[in-house]
Amino acid sequence: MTHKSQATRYDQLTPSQRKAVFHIEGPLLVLAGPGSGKTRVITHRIVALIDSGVNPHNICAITFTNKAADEMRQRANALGSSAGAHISTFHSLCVRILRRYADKAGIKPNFSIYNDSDQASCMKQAVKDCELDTTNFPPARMLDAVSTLKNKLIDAEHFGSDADDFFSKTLAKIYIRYQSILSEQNGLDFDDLLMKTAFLLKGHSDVRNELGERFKFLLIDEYQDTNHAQYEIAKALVSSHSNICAAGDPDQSIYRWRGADIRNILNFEKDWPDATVVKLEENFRSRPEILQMADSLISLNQNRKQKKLIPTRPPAADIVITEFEDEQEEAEGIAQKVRQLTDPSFRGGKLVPAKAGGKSLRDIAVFYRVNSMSRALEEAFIRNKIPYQIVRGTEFYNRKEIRDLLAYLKILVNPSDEVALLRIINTPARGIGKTTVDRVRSYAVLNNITLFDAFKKAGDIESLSKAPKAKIAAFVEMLERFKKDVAGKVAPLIEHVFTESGLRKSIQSDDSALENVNELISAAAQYDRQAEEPALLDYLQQIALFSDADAYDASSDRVAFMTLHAAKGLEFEDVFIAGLEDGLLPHERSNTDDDETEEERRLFFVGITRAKAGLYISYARYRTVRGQLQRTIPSPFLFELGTEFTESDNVISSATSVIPAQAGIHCFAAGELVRHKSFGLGRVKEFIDMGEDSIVKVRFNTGQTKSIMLKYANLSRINDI
DNA sequence: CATAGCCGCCTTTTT
DNA sequence: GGCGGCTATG
Repeated sequence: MTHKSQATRYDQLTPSQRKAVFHIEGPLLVLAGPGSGKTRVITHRIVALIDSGVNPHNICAITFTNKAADEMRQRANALGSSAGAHISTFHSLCVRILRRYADKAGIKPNFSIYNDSDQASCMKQAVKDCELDTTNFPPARMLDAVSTLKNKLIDAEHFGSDADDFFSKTLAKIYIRYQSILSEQNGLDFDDLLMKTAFLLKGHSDVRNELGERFKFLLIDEYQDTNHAQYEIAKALVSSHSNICAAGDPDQSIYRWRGADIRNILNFEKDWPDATVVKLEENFRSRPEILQMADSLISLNQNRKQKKLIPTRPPAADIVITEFEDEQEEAEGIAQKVRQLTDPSFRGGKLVPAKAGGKSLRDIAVFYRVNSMSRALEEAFIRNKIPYQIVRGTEFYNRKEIRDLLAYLKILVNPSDEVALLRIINTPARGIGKTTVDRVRSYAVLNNITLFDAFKKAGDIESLSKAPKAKIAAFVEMLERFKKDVAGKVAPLIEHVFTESGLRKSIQSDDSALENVNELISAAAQYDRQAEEPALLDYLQQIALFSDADAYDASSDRVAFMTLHAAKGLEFEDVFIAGLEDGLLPHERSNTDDDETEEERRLFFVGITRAKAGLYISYARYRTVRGQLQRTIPSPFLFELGTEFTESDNVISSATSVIPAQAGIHCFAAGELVRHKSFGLGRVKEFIDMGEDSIVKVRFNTGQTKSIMLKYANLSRINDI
């Protein structure tokens, strides 16, 4: 094996990066801005720990997504070798811990992991069991409330005993029932994985010590997005040695709605008073114009620690803000701009090309606030024959045919999984209808056995007639046959179940469904090759934790479409951010308080700082929302990008895209007196003619000089009044 | 018991 | 605009 000398390996690190890498013992906080090489630092740190004699087996690194874990593993191996180090997400780590200490955690190791639609069906049942109306207690809301409680490590019993008002008392009842439904089925939801692990560690000092021995060094990336449960788990894991290294950026905290608590990172130094703090403020990614814009935006957040964005690259950014008529035109405009960037022979389009094309599609991404916005983009890219990928991993596993097939597999591993059983009992149709299922169900309740056991004993159920009994017997027999083949590789088993269950036959005329199943089988084969010891249980628990961002394939030469949330941690040469409209970004549903608005601002900040050189922000005057064409209002964030640019030449630097001026927008000459709605009277210093995107530099009587985009500013000539 | 068709409900972001 | 669930019908 070739081994790079340590000197060359660490040579390229800046002094602060080196400090973060080589500061070995004790608590360490890496406060890292975007593009500062944070992940690289963590990776180097893993290698440095190993170089200094730490056994890789004693290192645990936690990343935000599985994808990030894979990449970190690969990079660490490229630098030296990290074989044996545990690198995974919080959730995957919890699955491993819970499987290992299942009895102490009060669960069975073959648990099913319930995703949100599984959770929804359990919650619905819970609300019904409590004899409550699902209109007054919508399952989705209840799930939200329960999730919040779990993330705060408040279990059903404690919440119930503290509840004093009607709503809390009712919620407590629902929470308790929901938890018992889950445990009857040996199922854990995403939040349970964290909560159960946190409680396990809290209640068992032996487990804590054992894991403290195992993981002598803990590294956590994206620490700003950890929730309370994760925080407690981290604290417990390092309680015996305090070798915790947390890295993150408070300005990139975008998961508050999911329980992420920004205080975890802000209070790190209080939690570990002897912590070393390393700031990484240099940015190696973006052109300075982009950083200036990002900084101007994020500076408006009140609840924030001041941090610099120090550019290291020379200026040469291409920044454009464009208005489009509607989302179709926006998508078309983006597609054409992509052609300009990538195809040297392309000269068409509404936008004037910045420079000759020739860039790779893989270096370009389009971000948006909500998934539904991908549709118009897809259509435009198909029209323009531009290859793209939609980064949405969970979508695949949510397809009906995939979920049906996986439900068969889940039953084999965990027969108590009622959600899975009910899904497949009559899929494909085998004559076991609702009436039959209800009868078996009452039998199960009456005899206090699982639904699956009741099906096994269907012969004894008096309310069932001969025909359904025979059909049930055939179904149970089929599952028993499958069970014999459970051990070993997963892909052949899936193939077998697909055929024998009758699923293949039932979807044989649906090409896309068949294709999806084939994809599932090849992905499973991939798992079989990679896993040390392929096992169905492990496979199912792994794919349950598959995330949207995990679907991103950096190696394929296609433009990536993704939500702003999924963009975290990535970087691209050219970035498009679509739909900068009030109500979309910031989203209308996050307008209840200032904290939420600040989070939306951070989300935009994350999007902007993904761009290395090209940043194309756009909005549409009209957008179809839920089938309704609506007039839009430009996002207030658009006004926040340039206000700090008063002394620079342009708000829009190197802007090459010019939209034809709209009727009604007129030119201003230097020296003219103008009035602005909020800034009052001023005198025009300069007019930068960019058609509809024209900018007026005005020195106001307040003494401030502002660059204002004409189309946003309600600017009037003083003699017009 | 299966199927089609209709109605009403939700609809931000996701491990 | 999309899906789950309910109902009417075969």
